[in-house]
Amino acid sequence: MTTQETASGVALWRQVADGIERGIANGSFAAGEKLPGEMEIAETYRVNRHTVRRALATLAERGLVRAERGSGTYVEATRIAYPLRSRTRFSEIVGAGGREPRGQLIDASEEPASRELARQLGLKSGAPLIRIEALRLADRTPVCISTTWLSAEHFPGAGSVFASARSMTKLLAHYGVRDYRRASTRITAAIVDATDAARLDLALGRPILVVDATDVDTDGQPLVTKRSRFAAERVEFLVENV
Amino acid sequence: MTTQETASGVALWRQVADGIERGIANGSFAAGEKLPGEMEIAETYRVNRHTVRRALATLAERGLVRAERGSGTYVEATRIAYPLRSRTRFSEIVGAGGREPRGQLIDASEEPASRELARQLGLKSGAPLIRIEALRLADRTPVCISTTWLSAEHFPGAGSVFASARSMTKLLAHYGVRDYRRASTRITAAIVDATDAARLDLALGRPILVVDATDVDTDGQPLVTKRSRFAAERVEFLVENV
DNA sequence: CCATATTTGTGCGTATGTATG
DNA sequence: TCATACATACGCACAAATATG
Repeated sequence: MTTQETASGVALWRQVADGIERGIANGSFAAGEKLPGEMEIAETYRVNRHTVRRALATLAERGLVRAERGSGTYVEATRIAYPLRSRTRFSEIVGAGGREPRGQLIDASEEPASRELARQLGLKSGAPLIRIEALRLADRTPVCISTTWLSAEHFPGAGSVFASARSMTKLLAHYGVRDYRRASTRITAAIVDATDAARLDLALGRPILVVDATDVDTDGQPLVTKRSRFAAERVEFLVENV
Repeated sequence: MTTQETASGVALWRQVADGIERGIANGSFAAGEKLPGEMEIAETYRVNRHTVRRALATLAERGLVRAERGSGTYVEATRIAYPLRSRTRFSEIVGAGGREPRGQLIDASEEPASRELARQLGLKSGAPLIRIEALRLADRTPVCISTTWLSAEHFPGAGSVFASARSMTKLLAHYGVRDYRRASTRITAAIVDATDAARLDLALGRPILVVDATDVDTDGQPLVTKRSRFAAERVEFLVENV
């Protein structure tokens, strides 16, 4: 049979690899669990076992699965465990997982506060805000896009400060904020839009976790409010109860 | 111009209404925020303002939006606020929002514990478990599908008990469990699969919030562990920090 | 308080596609 | 094929409430 990739334009091993990756991203194959045997996968996709092996090899190379001779192929825990605590710092969380956290400024601009943003920040509607769009990565993997708003009066020139600091914690420290904490966190999910998909290197139609959060200083005064969009397949949020 | 609905078979006002509803479900139009003006919507969809008005009217009838003369049309907050506390009870949370919580047994069966489930429940791998599949609703809206596992030895006949009690709290009370609390919560997101989509009355391709949680008794002994799939567009999780 | 622009709400007329007999 | 009834869609005009400076 001359199956090959003709017609679809995608090699068979690639189709199998994508299918398995989707299963992992979707949670059909849970982290740590065993994948079906190579023969079983070959039957479900109606391909030769060699084709399955090639698919699994590429996944193993990327660290998504790990093959154990005589036992099976296991899904590696790829999701970044993201605890939602009062003290939530991207850099600390990612660093704790043995990955290198990175920040990258996408855009900084000024805009007047909408009623909702003003309420979150304890400002008057229409007050000048600085809006910082940033991409956050763990090693070389994009994790989330954050849109952060802060008062242009209290933090003048915050955009250029972030551009060099590449960290919200360092930015706040630059203005004399020694400590801050998470006051409120709201989690929803949605489908990634085209621009975020490109930035997060995510396929269209994939889910994202949307987190709206406000940070306050030690006196409970609002400092920044933000909306972060996480690639759902790359993180898991952990709620720690008291 | 023979616009009408020819070819597509779907009335224009219906297409506009669906488009706006998607925007709301997706978070493109945030809760409480103002929609674009009727003229602007009419231009983007290239239809008459009356057509837009009809679309908005149907959405207003269903309570998704609210029009204010002279001001604009606003998105009503439709999502159920779901606080993730140590004490998390579906019935209490939904009831607090002024809606009537309902539970409905889909299926109950017995299965041996996988290594992962056994670890969560503090049992031996292969121990007999009862698996309860249930649909939870607020008023008549499906909110989530929960798969709950509990020890078949400690809770014999749990399936039929749940079928009549229709509540996990009442089920546990039936076995003498007076109080319990949430020990761990893990949140991810995915795309709904076909069976869950049908049960949740959700379109294919829509995102779901997946919550893995374990409840323990007052001594910290694991009681039940579950995986719930929430229709993302119908809930928002709130993390309450201490 | 005033003037003006914006936005939703309402009415009427016209044209066209759909359903039925 | 024709006649009729109805829903859909468009265009224009104006009223009423609101926002803004």
